[in-house]
Amino acid sequence: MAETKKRGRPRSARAQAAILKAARELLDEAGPARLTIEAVAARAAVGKPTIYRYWANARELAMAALMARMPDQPDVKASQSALADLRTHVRGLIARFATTRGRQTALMLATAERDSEMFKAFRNQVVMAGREEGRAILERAVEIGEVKSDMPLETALDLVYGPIFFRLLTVHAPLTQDFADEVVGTLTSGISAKT
Amino acid sequence: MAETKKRGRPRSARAQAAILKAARELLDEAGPARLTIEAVAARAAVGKPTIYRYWANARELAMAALMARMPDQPDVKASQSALADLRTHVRGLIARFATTRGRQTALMLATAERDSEMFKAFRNQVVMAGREEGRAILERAVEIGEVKSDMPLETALDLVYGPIFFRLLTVHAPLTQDFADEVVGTLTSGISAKT
DNA sequence: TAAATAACGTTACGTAGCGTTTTATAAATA
DNA sequence: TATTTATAAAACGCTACGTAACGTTATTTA
Repeated sequence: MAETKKRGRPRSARAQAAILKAARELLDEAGPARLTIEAVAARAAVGKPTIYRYWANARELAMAALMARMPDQPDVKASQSALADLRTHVRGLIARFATTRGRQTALMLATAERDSEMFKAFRNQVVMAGREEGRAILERAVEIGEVKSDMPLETALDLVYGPIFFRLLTVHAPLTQDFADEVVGTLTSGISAKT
Repeated sequence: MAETKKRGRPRSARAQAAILKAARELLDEAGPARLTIEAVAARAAVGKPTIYRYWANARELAMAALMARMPDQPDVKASQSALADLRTHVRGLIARFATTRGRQTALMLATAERDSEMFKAFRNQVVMAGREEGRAILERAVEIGEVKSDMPLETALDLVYGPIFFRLLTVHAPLTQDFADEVVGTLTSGISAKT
């Protein structure tokens, strides 16, 4: 709404698209460190002020480019076992994040201004959106009685997502599909020996 | 060993100490972004080349300063229940990391050159050292039969440490002592409803 | 059709910080 | 004393920042 037509020359959709394209390319070729406003402007054949009209600084632009690069995760179809669905979900998650882009994502999360709108948008779209699907799967698991009803949902979700990002950060061990199975398996049955 | 006395003017221990002190202060006052070589040199009343003699760039210096700031975690005394010890351990971990320094640590991990010696040293001292204690606790838990012997140890450790860093990164929920209890509790008993 | 408006690309600017080099001086050994 | 090394200070060239001014172009309004 608020359809008031603005006077004056409208913003060029072409320019914005060229900026984002150049940003994505630089992200792939050179990494976030070399995603400078000047490099983007040069590659996109666009003036620096035009970039600043859309984004406040290079990091916001990098986030926008990264968001555009993150494919939506395909929904997991509900099967008989919600826990099996969870495993499928985590496998997909790892497939998406065990990449250069995944590391760049973790980097963005760590370096962004924690209270900026951009940070929240980025976090919500790139990380928390997937987490919502995880939540839906776990809620269904409770419904069909596959999972305890007194499970602390938020914590359980962190137990699923945390290890992935931990390995992303520390690179102390590889982020493989087997790891997905182990995470879900361990979380499912617990580590206690008590029968 | 190798006691050959070096010729020439020896390196000034005072200068190095002043550099580290200034770096620590700037880290506290202004954050890692403002820890520039020039600012440190000015505050420490030291020439820039003197800093470069010890550290390759500002990030390495920041890591060194952060490492010096991270107190060693006090060992958890073994009690009757290794799982109770694990809870104590995680509580201590959260107490140490739910701080500005914790966030700065995550930031360093994310932004460092992944294969630099400094990164490995930092990761090992700041993150993995604590993890070794967690490993010892879990191994003991297996020994005394409190935990399944087929538990995948590395994964279980990631399930403990991952969620903490995840909340550090995404700040979607607070990092409280209660969270420590929930993490250990959920991991211990699992989420499966099967009795 | 003309005027007003706003985004455009270009150019230039001052600032910050980088990492390096130069200089003269200070502190140690041979 | 001569040599060697580290020091503080200063200046260097460089990259990138973010902003401002310019004339141009596209669009809406009168």
